[in-house]
Amino acid sequence: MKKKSSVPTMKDVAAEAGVALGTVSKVFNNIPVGENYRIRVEEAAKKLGYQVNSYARGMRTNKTNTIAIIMPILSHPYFSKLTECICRELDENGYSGYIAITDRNEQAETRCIRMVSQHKADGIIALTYKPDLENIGNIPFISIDRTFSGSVRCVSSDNYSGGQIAASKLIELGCRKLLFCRSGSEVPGETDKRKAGFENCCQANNIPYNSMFTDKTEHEIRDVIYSMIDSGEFDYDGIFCSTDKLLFEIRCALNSRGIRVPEDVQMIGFDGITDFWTEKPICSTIVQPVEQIARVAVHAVLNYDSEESPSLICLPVRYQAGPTTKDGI
Amino acid sequence: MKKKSSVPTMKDVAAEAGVALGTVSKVFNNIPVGENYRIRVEEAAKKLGYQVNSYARGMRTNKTNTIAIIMPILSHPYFSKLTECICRELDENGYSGYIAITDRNEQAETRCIRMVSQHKADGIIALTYKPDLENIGNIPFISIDRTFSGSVRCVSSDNYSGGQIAASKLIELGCRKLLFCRSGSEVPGETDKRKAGFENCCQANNIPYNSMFTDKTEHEIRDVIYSMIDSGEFDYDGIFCSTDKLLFEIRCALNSRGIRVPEDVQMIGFDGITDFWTEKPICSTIVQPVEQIARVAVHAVLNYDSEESPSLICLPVRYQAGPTTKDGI
DNA sequence: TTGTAAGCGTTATCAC
DNA sequence: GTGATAACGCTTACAA
Repeated sequence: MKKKSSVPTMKDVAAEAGVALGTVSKVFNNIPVGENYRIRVEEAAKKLGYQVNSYARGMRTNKTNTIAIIMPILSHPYFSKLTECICRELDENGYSGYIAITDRNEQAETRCIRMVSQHKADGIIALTYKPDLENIGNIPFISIDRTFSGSVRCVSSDNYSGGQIAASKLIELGCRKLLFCRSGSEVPGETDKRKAGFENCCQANNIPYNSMFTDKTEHEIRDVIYSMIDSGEFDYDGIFCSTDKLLFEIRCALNSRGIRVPEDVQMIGFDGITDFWTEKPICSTIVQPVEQIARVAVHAVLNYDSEESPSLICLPVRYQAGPTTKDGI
Repeated sequence: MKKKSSVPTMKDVAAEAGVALGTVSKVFNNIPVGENYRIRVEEAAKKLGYQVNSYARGMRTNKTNTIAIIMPILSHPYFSKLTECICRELDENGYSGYIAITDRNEQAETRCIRMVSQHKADGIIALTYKPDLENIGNIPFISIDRTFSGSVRCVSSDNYSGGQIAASKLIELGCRKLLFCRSGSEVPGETDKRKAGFENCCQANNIPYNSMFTDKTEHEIRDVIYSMIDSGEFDYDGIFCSTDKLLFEIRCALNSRGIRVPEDVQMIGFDGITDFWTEKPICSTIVQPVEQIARVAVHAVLNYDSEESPSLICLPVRYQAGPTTKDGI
């Protein structure tokens, strides 16, 4: 027949233990306190099933031990893996994560950022396309894979090197007429760097190349390939695609027209996704260091102030041979 | 030269608008207030960039507009899709979601539940294996796909019907010696129902059947199949597998021994995962209604008290023909 | 070392 | 309809 059947508070613990309120607080904040007091408090807390109310604590300290994660989508192996790694890393640092899915929608991105900043997260890790970054206040914000114009800090793969590596690998494997493909579903910035690195390497090696851009979705792109082939414009022996998924579509289109991969055309993708079923790489690819990106992003957001704040952290990518190049499996 | 360069509070807005603190609160809670007052407040708020501090609000109201999501893993199409759907549904209801990944680890499950309940979420949606459900207090808890002994409410696919449908389909397609396969990586309860439904249908139709269980991981299971075949024990023309992934492994093993699917053996899986690359079903399967599960789970957790609280909500599954049965593509 | 009391930003209760 | 004022549960000087 206490007061209410509500959840216990520090006051209840203090009463149960016969100590002052402040003492209980100290125990839960690891501030030195008499050993006998500490024990009394801990027993009382356990007996009552007390847990600190982190909302009250957050209000007082302006610290919530929560980081917001903003992702465009989750039903894609790269994004889900990345999210999983971020969660694990946060957990290991005693943080938990909010999650918001934007469906690649700008308005949703802005709305999510508002929402989480209102929820007083201690920071934001976001993979976004074109958010409105005004009015965030001074909440630590780390962008993944997307560089913005302002002073927004970013953790990303080394896209430029990835492009270089892809080109040099194709050349090393004997290709002499190269093509770069990207589809329009990605944000300009990053794929441009992949392209730039690719072209840089081609030029340095005096290899002729071409670049292809289409604003079709990856799915519709097959028609573009078909018309290239049918009109005789297709004359390449090496292709670098901006994503593994795009590579898959193009490869299907080529196969439909009797062009063999890797015998006639060798292909390298970007992302490093392994097939869910076989757990093997589906193509030769430039692998993004997902775990490392997650780790560095979490570290960056948790130590936002104490860092010398580099505006861009590029993580090294690596080439992985697969069934779409002649060095592959 | 105000007080601090800190974030604006209701008090600041009240001062800026020249009204009382309580009036500002009313405006932000849609409580009727003089039209001219409302406008003054809204303008002041916009000017200052004010956002309500939901931690302070949460402390006062004991409502945080936050639901915790607990998942074993995210790098699996079913779990990531489910999580995505839950997030979308929460968002549409004005809630945001905490996320915790347990890595299928019991201790992590318990720890996560503690953590989120400490973070004062308004409820929990969890897909767990064997959590310690003590001391959660009275926080609304919805389990997905896992039925527990206690009064834990659960939203799940109709696993029993799924098993029946699979068996009846195989029989309809001409199979006369059936096999049920499950691997040990899943929790007992649910796959048992799939098995029970399957066996029930076999018995009703007087079709001989067998059931196979192995505590090997899905990956190691191929060896089990090999030894069955090599010792002559394998004599079936229809197999129902407890997951699509398991089906894939077994199918690979059969193929390696020259047994053709679906010509020699027809197979039906469970989950309804579509291949990321082709976006097509990889096998004939019993499809789980992912979106619906998410929607119902969110609805159940948000209306926890107002419901008549059924302890188990089973959602209908459906058969989808794929390349592993003779009616398939 | 321990206890006391003043807030943190909101909401809710009342007089006005 | 409006505006003081008392909580909410906790941290943190500061006083004992």
